[in-house]
Parts: sequence; C-alpha cells; structure tokens
Amino acid sequence: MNASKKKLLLVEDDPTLGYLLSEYLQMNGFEVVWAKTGALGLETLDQHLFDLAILDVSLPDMDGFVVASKIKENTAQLPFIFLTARALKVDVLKGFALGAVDYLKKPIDEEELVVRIKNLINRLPQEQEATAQERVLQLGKYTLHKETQELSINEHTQKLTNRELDLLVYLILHKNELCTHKAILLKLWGANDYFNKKSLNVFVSHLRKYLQEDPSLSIENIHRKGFILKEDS
Amino acid sequence: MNASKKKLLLVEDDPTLGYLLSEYLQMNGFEVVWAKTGALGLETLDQHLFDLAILDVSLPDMDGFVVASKIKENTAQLPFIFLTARALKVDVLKGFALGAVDYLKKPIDEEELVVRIKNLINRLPQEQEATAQERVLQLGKYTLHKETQELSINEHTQKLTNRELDLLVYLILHKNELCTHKAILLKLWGANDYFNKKSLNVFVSHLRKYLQEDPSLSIENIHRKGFILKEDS
DNA sequence: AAAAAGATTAATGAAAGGTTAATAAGATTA
DNA sequence: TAATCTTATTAACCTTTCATTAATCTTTTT
Repeated sequence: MNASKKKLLLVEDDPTLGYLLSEYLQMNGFEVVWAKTGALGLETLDQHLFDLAILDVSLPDMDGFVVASKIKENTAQLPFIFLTARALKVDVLKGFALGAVDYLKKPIDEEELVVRIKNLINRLPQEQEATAQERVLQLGKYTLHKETQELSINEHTQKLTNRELDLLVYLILHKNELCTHKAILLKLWGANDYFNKKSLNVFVSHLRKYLQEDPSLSIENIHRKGFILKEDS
Repeated sequence: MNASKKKLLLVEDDPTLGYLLSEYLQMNGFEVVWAKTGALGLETLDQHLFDLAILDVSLPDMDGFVVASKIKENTAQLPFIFLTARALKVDVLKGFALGAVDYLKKPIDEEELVVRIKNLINRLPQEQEATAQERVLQLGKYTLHKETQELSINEHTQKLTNRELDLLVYLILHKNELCTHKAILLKLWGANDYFNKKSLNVFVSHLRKYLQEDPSLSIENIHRKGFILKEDS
C-alpha cells in the first residue's frame, strides 16, 4: 500500500478544536496542514497534494460549502468531508450533493474521527491517471515496462527505482510539453519546496543517463520553469 | 454503467422502523430484503447476491456484530453498515474494527439514510475476481497439484503448507504481473499490516527455495510495491 | 562579474527485504 | 492426557535498496 503518510487538509477556525484535532491526527500517523480560514485553505492546495480535506462548515471568511466548490474546481479529485455543528438535515443533504464523502456532526469524539478517517482513506480509490493504464510505454527506441520497472533498448535493460519510474512515466505522458517543477513536484512528491526540487534534479540527471542510447531523445530544462522530454521526429 | 438495481439486506427487528426503511429504500430504487432476525439475515445470504447489508446492532437473537462476523466469514466481500441506537463510543470503534463501512446512529432521518447509502454504493468497488478451477497448475518445469499440495519436478516432490500453497497459486495466477503486497495480504491474510507483511516475506523465501531447480523461474521483489513471479521464455 | 539556477556525481542513513531460527498454538497420536 | 508433530507467526540478524543530502562544477540571467 502506499505506505507513505496520508496528508490531510484541516480547515477549521476554532483554535481549540483545530489544535486538538490537528495534534490528535498527527499522533495517529497523518500529516496535517491546518488552515484557519477558507482562503488560506485554498492557498495551500498549490503547495501540497492532499489525500483528504476536512472542512468546517461555519468559517469566518467563507462558507465551508464554498470551499468545497472551489476545491472541486481546482484540484482534480480531492475527497472532502464536512465537520460541523450545523446538523440541519438540509445541510447534510447539501453536503452530500456537493460530493462530500462523509458529513460528521459535532460534538465529535477525536478517537471516532480518526477511526472514520482511516476507514475512509482505506476505501478511497487509488488515483490512477486515466491515460496511464497501459503496461508498456514506448519512447523512441526504448520500451518501458511499468510493472517490472524495466527500461529496455536493444538487448540492454535498466531497472528503474520507483521515483525514476514515476518521473519517466510522467514525462512520457506529457512528451514534448512543458512539465513545470510545480506540477511534477506536487504530483510525485506531494509538496513543492526547495529540497524536493533539488531531488528532482537528481532524478532528471539519472534519466538523462539512461536515455542517451537514443539521440533523438532529450530532457531539456526551461530555466525557472521546468522540463520538457523532447523526441525529435 | 451498471444500471441494475442495487440489492440491500436489511436486518432489523423493530417492525415499525423496518417497514418504514424497507418501503422508503424501495421507493428510492433499491431492492430490499428485510430480515427480522440475525439468523434469517444470514440464511438469505445463500439466496441473494447483495451489494450492501444494513445491520441493526441490537437484535433479539444475536448481536449485530455477530451477524457482521458471520457475513465476513461466509460471503466474499459484502460491505455492511451498522444502524443503531447504541451510540456508545466503544461500539462505534468496534463496528469499524469489524470492517464496517459506516456506523449510523438513531434516530436517523430516512432521507439522510438514503443519501448516505447511495453515496456509499457509488464508491464501493465493483469487481469480483475469478478464481481458477484447475486442480493442476504448470509452472516452468514444475507441476503443482492443488489437492495434494504437492509441488513436483522430475522425481522430487515438495509438500506445501496451506499458506505456501495459497501464495504460490496466487502468484501463478498472476504470473509475470506485479502482485502488490496489499493485494496479496488482503487476499490471503485478510488484513494488510506490518506483521503480516513480515510473514509474507518468510513464505516468499520458502517458495524461492522450492523453485530453484528451474532457473527460468524467479520471484522478484519490486521495492515498496510487491513481488513478480517471472518465467523467462 | 556576481548571483542564481541547474547538472552531475558521490556519500549517507533509514527503511525495506532476505533468511534462518525460535516460539507458540493447534492438531494429531500414543 | 500427555507427548509429538505441524505450521504460522515472530524474532533476530544481516544485506540491499534508494531517496535525500551534500559537494562541486557549469550554465544562465541580470
């Protein structure tokens, strides 16, 4: 299983409850980013790739329902749940209509919340790129077997690590297009920061070395923007 | 698109609530089988293929938790939710620990219940795995007799334990494909945790030893993902 | 020319994997 | 009922893998 820590976005204005939940969720193995307003919550979507968002319905700046709508517009498929004192039936129905995965009513016991979140996350479908279903990708004279993580040319095959594979697959799916640092980092690393960008450079370097048997292929850098995997034709 | 009616099993002893829910769920496009006792509920499992079970916790003949355990034993993967007046925290945790998809507390508004059930059913995975029926499987120069649990090559035969057999069969059925830890553990152990994964490693080690007479066979590890039983051709 | 960004190679350490042995729990046999 | 067998799990110990970080050099931008 993706054994890596699941990342949660908690949008909650109440400092006491926010702190409590944030701490408790972290104690239970989640990575938590706590945003105190809806606006701040939406901003952090650029820096992190979350697995689940927990939204308070009553926020000072904007309604939790509004936050949910924006999330749906911006990020592909971030699942969200509502956490609220407003237990009116019409709100519950509205929440589900918006696409909520669950709608929890305060007061909520922290332990129960953690159990419910774990339960939800286990059931969430592993995100799959729609176009990435093929087992074998072709790149120039190379053949990439995704399951065995082997990159072959002629009789030589190079085994790829997970990161190398993920990066190469991403670049192939966006061949001859600019792949921004931000997009790559959010997708593969989950967070867009200085050190991860350093790491990305290392992997680009590895891939360049693996791909040098076919001179029609190159990974070019666009200064301060990102990379392009180019295939001359 | 599976447009067929979803079939629900409702286990509820209270005649009023049972009738109300049953009718209301049917009005909303579900096919409902209403069992008034736990025992009756379990019996109907042989007659129908359900998509979801709704279990009252307090039943006259047996605890709803017991019903859930039996369901888990008997039917492959029927998801279930609890519906109960017993809102004790310990019960909620117990419910989820048993594998419940949700745990709803009475009094529950019927409309909210329907919305929650629709929401759940949409997210449930559909797939049913076909299992091979053959009694004898061929793997490279080896022959595996499933009934006798014997793995033979030339004149030598190795008796396999249950776990070894199950694992080998699983790998053979997915030969040359990535078998993730998660998939193997869920299928053979029923749960995906640290210790079961350790156990899995031990059995892989056993199988590697048994299979070393045919050099075209190997069980390869894909770091942090799983194993592949490879047969070179 | 200075500063920032990128490229490349190497070093490091934590996590994962491999193997064998010990243990415990259930079944079988005496 | 005690003794023996079987076998899944756990432990112990060792090896390998690999993402990150560091170090150093090159290129680009202003």
